[in-house]
Amino acid sequence: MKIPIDKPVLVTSALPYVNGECHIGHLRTYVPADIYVRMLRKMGYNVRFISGSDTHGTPIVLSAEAQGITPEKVVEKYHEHFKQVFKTLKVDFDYYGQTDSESNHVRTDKIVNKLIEKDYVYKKVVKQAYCNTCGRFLPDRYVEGKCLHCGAIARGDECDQGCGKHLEPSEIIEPKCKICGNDAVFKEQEQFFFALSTFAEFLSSYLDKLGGTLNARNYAREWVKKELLDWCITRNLEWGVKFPGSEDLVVYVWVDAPIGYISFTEELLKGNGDWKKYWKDDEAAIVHFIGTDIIYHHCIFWPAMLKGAEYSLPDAVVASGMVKINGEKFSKSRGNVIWTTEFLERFHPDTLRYYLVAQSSHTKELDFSWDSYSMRVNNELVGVLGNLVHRVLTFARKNYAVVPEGDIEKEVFATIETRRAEVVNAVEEYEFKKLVDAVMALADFGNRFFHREEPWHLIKQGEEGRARAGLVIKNALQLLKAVCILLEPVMPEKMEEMWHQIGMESDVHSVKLDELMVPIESGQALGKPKMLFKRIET
RNA sequence: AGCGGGGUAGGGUAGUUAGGAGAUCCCGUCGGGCUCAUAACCCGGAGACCGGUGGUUCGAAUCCACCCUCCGCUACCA
Repeated sequence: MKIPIDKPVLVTSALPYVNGECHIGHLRTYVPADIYVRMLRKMGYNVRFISGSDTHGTPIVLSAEAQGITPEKVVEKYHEHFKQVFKTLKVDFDYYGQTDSESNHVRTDKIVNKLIEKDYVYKKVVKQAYCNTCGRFLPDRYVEGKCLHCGAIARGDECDQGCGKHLEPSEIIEPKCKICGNDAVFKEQEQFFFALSTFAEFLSSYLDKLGGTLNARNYAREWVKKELLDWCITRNLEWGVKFPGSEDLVVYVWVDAPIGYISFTEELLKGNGDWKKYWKDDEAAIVHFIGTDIIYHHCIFWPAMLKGAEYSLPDAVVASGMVKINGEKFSKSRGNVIWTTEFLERFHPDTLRYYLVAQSSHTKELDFSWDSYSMRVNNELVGVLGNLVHRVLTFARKNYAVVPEGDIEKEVFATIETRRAEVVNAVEEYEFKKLVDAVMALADFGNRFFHREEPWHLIKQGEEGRARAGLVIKNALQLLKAVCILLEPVMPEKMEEMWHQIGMESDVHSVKLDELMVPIESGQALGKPKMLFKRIET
């Protein structure tokens, strides 16, 4: 999606649910979002980048009980953990909030009230599992029993091990509480529903215009084509945002979580009303980065809610594929998981950022393996990129110490221009693999250029040869400069290092794409070549 | 069961939206080169009936039909 250059952009990244540590699956969303933002800024856009911790819901309450602490404590612990991870990984949010903030309570209350006022919310009595031992109502996933149809063990609202039929919760026989293992009973209970079904037509035309990745639209369309069911938006919990006018109900976590996008914008722009440009007046482009697992919530539920409460709608939803490990699904219980902090204790964050986008295209599933990771690092980062920087700099330092005299060849500028166009194109398509492939092709060209021109021979051929070798070096340095600018969004730390090695003094993070065509200055002192990437020995 | 996404050389992967020359790239493999460089880098070769069958077309990996096969999803789970 091409956004007009003068339009402000709000990029959001899905809210991590803070009841556990960050694993590399999470990063498939945050890292590309950060790359996207950095690249948009290089292209000249005015961008705000926000996210925050999703703090409510039953799992956090249970987690707190299990640890004998308050939900606040659980939230605080993992909230800080995620902030730290993002800092280390250079996922650089303008604002990272959390959904239990005062402003999110207020904003949620306003939105829900608006929905009530406009008659999109109604009361209904439902049968719900209740555990006498725990003394609480049980969400579907915490109820287990036998399937009405085939007698197999059924969980929640589905007979997942037997006939696969969808079950009404009350159709489960001999329900048990999964938390304590004791018998549960079904009780009648008054809940509130959001009339999602009335938005079917709106959603259908909305999805036709929605930007972002195809997987998000297609998946959402399927739901709209089928029958949309109204959504129960209240829960019997203490922890959460109180449902207006009720003492014992909170809103369902998927109501107040996305509203966080709005309240974080408010918090970022502190009270001056500027948030309305983004969420009320349609003056900005809103781009959501999410994982494919929450497409439903972002492409169906969320737009309907915004529409109902009269807010601006997202312009694009970018959904990344899930991460697998060695061909297997992520599973904390089976230990098939890679924790981000453990990974970062051993390897540089930039190599992980690179791998996550280089390994597979954004919407497809990414199968992590240590083999493919070390192969990419060794062959591409060390062999192609690191080696190019090192060979050019070593040669240049030894023979010139500064950037030599000479003009940039047409061929070099033309190649840079071609790759720049590919990169911009990739950004607009949300294809981050194409982005790194294009830049690496530029580095590849650098190696071929350097080899073809043989400066190590030229340098031995008198004054004229020395001048020609200098020209080659200057051109090679120009290519390095270009690679550096284009790859900074992917590997911000390493490219900053490289930037200084080639003698640049400006801030590579804020340098714009226009700099690509500015010749590197002759006479500029070159830094000491230091290996950018280390080989991974396997 | 329905729906969604895949099946392309030994492994991985691009290309399929808008059908066109010898089907991309990486690893591995074989041969050669270079020696500035982190045993890196450069050049060349071998290796694919693009899951199957049938169809549309001057022309299909790309479009259509049917089939085989793998994976995921089906609402409160990144």
